[in-house]
Amino acid sequence: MIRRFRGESLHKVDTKGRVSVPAAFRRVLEEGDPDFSGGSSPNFVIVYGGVRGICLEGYTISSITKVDKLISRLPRFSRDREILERFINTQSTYMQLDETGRIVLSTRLKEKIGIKDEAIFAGMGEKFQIWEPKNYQNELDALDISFNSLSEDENPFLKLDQLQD
Amino acid sequence: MIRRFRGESLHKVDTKGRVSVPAAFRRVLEEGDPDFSGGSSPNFVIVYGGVRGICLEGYTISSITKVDKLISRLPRFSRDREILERFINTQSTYMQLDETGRIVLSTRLKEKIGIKDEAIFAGMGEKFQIWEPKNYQNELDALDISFNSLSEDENPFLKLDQLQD
DNA sequence: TAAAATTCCATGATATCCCATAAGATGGCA
DNA sequence: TGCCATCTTATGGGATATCATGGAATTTTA
Repeated sequence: MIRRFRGESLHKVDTKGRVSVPAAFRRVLEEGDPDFSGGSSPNFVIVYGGVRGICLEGYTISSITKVDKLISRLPRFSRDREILERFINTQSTYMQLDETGRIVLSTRLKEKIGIKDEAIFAGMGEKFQIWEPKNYQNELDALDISFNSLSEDENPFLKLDQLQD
Repeated sequence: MIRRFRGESLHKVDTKGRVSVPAAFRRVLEEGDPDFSGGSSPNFVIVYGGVRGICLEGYTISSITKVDKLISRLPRFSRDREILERFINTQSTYMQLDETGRIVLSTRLKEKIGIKDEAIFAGMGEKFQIWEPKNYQNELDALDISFNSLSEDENPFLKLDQLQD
């Protein structure tokens, strides 16, 4: 089975910026790090630029590597490549879980998304997000509203089945 | 894991031109220097000609070697090759980290990019850039603007998925 | 030999490591 | 099927190492 990031949970952020990553997410990060072996702690990548920039996004090594490889196919000095590298490489950072399953969010990262002493982790399949709780609730509300205003043929659930595999 | 240049950070440039290279970048430079062995300090290359003009670009030995090899494939006396060699070979210089992880930017290099007493390091995957902070911010803003004005099918993120794996 | 560059030493701030504990979850077993 | 032993998880605190930075001392070079 290929495990994906699923579920949401709330965690304390202590004075040093340490937060526990949900145990279920840790399993996914371990599977997604080619260098992981029992005993060690998995590496992964946090992207903070985000096109919208109000949450952090965590990627396994193998999924971010896929993206990096695609970018590397673009001509070395092209503007497109420059833009993508600016978002994906510049605005990201390697992270490693500690032995107790935590990471530390630097002051800068906390400021980026307005986190104080609590953070919400949200599974998003190939990636997960870290939100400041109030912002997260707002996001959910906004989603609800825009979803309810969609016409039948704009409904993404319905569009899903029209994609062929 | 193949480590890439990721993240951005601000550093002081002292009166002698010394700047700390971000610790995370040092690891990449070490891995990218075939002659590096614990105890020594890695060599690398700074290109200042600037295809993009206003910043310096740092390459590991192994990544600049890749570029050099690509250039060598062009016909020996072609104009293209001449131009590229001018940018990549003429307008570049070897650098070595000191034991505390710093490099010194000569007056000439500082002038090239308008640096006074602070510099921003930005990871770009296979290379990193050094910017004067204000110029860097302008670059980000310009990027944002041009990004937002793109039509759906010009969006480089969407183009990514159209490349087949 | 004065200016510039390099080496060596010093230090506060930050990040990392190591140990500790309480609350849940899990599983076995009578 | 209720209870206990054990493991995992989430969290905290203190000790230690690394990082970024500054200044003095020494060497180089023009």
